[in-house]
Amino acid sequence: MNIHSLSRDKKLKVTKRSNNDKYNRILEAAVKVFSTLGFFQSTVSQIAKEAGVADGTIYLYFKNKEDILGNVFSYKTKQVFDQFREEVNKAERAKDKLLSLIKRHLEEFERDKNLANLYLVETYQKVRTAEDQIKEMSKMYLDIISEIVKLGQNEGTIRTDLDITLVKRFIIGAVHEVIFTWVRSANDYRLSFVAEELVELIIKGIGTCDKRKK
Amino acid sequence: MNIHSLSRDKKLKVTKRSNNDKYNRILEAAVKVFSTLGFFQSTVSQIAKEAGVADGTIYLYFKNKEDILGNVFSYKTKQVFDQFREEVNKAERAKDKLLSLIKRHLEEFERDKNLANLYLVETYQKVRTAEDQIKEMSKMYLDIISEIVKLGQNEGTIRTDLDITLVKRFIIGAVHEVIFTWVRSANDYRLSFVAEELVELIIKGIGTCDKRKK
Amino acid sequence: MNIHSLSRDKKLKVTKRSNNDKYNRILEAAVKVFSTLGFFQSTVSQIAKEAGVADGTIYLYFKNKEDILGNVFSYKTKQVFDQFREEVNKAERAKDKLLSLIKRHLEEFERDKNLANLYLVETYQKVRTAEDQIKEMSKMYLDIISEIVKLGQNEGTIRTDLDITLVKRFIIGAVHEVIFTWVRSANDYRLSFVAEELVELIIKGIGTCDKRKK
Amino acid sequence: MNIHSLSRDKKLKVTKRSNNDKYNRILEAAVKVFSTLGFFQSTVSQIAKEAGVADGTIYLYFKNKEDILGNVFSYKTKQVFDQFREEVNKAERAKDKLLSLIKRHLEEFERDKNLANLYLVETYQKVRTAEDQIKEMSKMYLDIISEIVKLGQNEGTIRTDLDITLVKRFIIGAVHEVIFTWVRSANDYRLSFVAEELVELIIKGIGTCDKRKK
DNA sequence: GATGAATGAGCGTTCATTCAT
DNA sequence: GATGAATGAACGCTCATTCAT
Repeated sequence: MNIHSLSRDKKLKVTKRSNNDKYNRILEAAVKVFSTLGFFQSTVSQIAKEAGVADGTIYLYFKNKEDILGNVFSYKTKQVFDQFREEVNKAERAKDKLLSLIKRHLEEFERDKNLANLYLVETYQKVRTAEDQIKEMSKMYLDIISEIVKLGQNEGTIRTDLDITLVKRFIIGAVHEVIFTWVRSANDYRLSFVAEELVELIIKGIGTCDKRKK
Repeated sequence: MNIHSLSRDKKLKVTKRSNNDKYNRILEAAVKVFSTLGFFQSTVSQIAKEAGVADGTIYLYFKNKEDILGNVFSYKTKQVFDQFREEVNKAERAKDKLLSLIKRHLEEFERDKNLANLYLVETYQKVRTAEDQIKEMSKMYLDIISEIVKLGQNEGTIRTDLDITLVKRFIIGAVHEVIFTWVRSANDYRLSFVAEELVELIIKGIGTCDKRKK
Repeated sequence: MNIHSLSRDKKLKVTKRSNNDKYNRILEAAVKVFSTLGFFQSTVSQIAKEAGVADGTIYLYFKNKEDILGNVFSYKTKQVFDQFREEVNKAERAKDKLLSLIKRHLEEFERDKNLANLYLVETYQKVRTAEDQIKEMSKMYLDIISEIVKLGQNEGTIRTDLDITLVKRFIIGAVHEVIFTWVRSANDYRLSFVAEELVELIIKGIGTCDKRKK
Repeated sequence: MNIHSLSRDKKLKVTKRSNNDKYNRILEAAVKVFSTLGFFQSTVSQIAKEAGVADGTIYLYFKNKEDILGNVFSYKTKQVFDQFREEVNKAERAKDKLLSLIKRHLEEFERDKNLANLYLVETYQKVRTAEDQIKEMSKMYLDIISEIVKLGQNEGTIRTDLDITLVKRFIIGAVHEVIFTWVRSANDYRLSFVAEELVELIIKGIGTCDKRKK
């Protein structure tokens, strides 16, 4: 269980339960603050206040401001992503696996809107530490999709004339945008309820039956 | 043809030919710098240096740092988006219109990678000025998609059992992600060449023919 | 006893003994720098250096540059003015009260030449924060004079055919100018020693006994 | 007739009537702007706009910003002060001379409120160029008072037991404060009408007849 | 002479980070 | 470990002054 892997290099300063609690409070606060203001407009002081600790305390648990963001991704967000694989394994058929993946994805992000927002915002940002973490998670996600697509092709349920790379972007893009819209909206609908229709769109497309006669 | 509409309110200090050139040089420099570092990590000084002008000169053309970004969108990016509608009008059938739209979109962003990057980065950012501009452009884009979908439904080429809002997100998300991947890649392939396959995916989905028997 | 009342609104960040010292050091430094260069030509850096603190430290105790000046008046200068009333109360007769007031005024300003200078300079300046503070103190001073004059009129020692407003200006103007001259001079004489002669001038005027025969 | 004596050192750039007009327009504009905002908060651009000339034009007539202020005093304000002596000469007796002086002083400053304000503000400021000019004018004024007092002493109308330096400050301070009050008020009364009562105060003081029995 | 666009030094202010307590 | 006052580098922005036209 890797806790603050980034700040570890220097000294493993924090090990006790009670401190772990403080570590988590800071992380939670950071998610909230970062997601509201964005990384650059957020202040270490704000995070400290939100977490109920002194400014200086932050630096006992994190190397610097960037490291906080890094830990949010390597620890908090990663937890979420790690579950995706398990979830996918439970299903048998490609389509069901895809549905499981997306549904779980939407459910998790629905559960923590701040984290969802932060993930999206920072995905497109230029903060070195976070970038690497995100790339890693993104890659994991894309790999799962790859496997599902290949499985579907073997099943005969997914077309074989596809550029896998494109398909991956096609799916992940649609999912991201659906989440993004929800995050920036009034949230008066259940994000996860969209999963089925979205998967259907991905599988069938928007065209009608007779489209291939064209 | 309205140039630098945002900075005009206060005093239209600079209007002569030669100056328009300087206005554009700053804008171009800003696209480059902002897209490389992001808005908050970019420095007015960097933009000035990149544009080959003094720091103070920036403020003859723009109200402040945010205004530069605002102008990039209201002037430079908007130009691009304005062409989309024309392009779409040229085609007759829904599918062709969609192809035109996306192809043109990819072509334009391929032409100016920095602008493409900046657009994506700032779409997910929290910079007030830019946010409003982007929402406006985004809305225009979504409206075009709406029209295309409705046309297709009338033609009988697009399914009528669709949640239009979801479809719009589905399409725009896929396009964005494809562009994003290209921007962050080595760019050793032609972005616009992906258009046809992407549109096919959107229309037909990833499933095989017999999928509806399921 | 309210210390630094102005900067308190936001956050009372600093309250401990040791810090109060720093607050006062900055205030003292500000009086010196402001009085030497005037508000606008003074630099926050100069004040910081004079106080022996870092630039940023200033902002732990004051909201901004103007707030420093505001505090000089609301705290430091006000202390001085507050004593005037007490002093006046000790005397019985109008003339003695006037002498007490002016003597104390000169003594206090003689004690801190920088503060005296600053008060005079900023009285005629346009710095919002200071303006209000000064008006308040000025009003208090004028009120005291009013009371003294009325008392004298009841005693029969002060003429009743006077425009009180004019009298107030007449007195305060004379006092200010006397102080101003001393401040800008080599200070080789005792300012407070002038008090008696000045009061005599105010009471008797410059004319000779037989003047009213004219 | 010394025009812009300060900027003359470099090159006597301006000599034609038409330019003299421009010189005056700038001076007039400067009085207005400086008196409203104070020297340091005024902008050369503001003065140029107020005068209806280009920013650069200012520097054809004045060496720099300070020089504008210097010229306001050496040329415009000096004109006013020069008349005082003539005015005083017309009267015979000391008291009448004093009345003439103060009345004319109030009349002139009443005529140009901006100039009055500027004079007072800058008297207490630290702008080198202006300081010297003002000292010069101030000295002239004080000399006139000296002469009047001595004359009065010879006439037997003014007390001989006076410290002349103090008397001068006593008079000039009262006059300044009366003007200052008017400048900062709504100006709904005639400043010059105060002259007689003020002179009476200076001569007789605020005490009653029987005061010397005390 | 007149213009006003261009310059860049200089200042107020913020905030990540440190360190004495 | 925890604190939060202190630090000072860095940045956005202003404006007096210059100079090509």
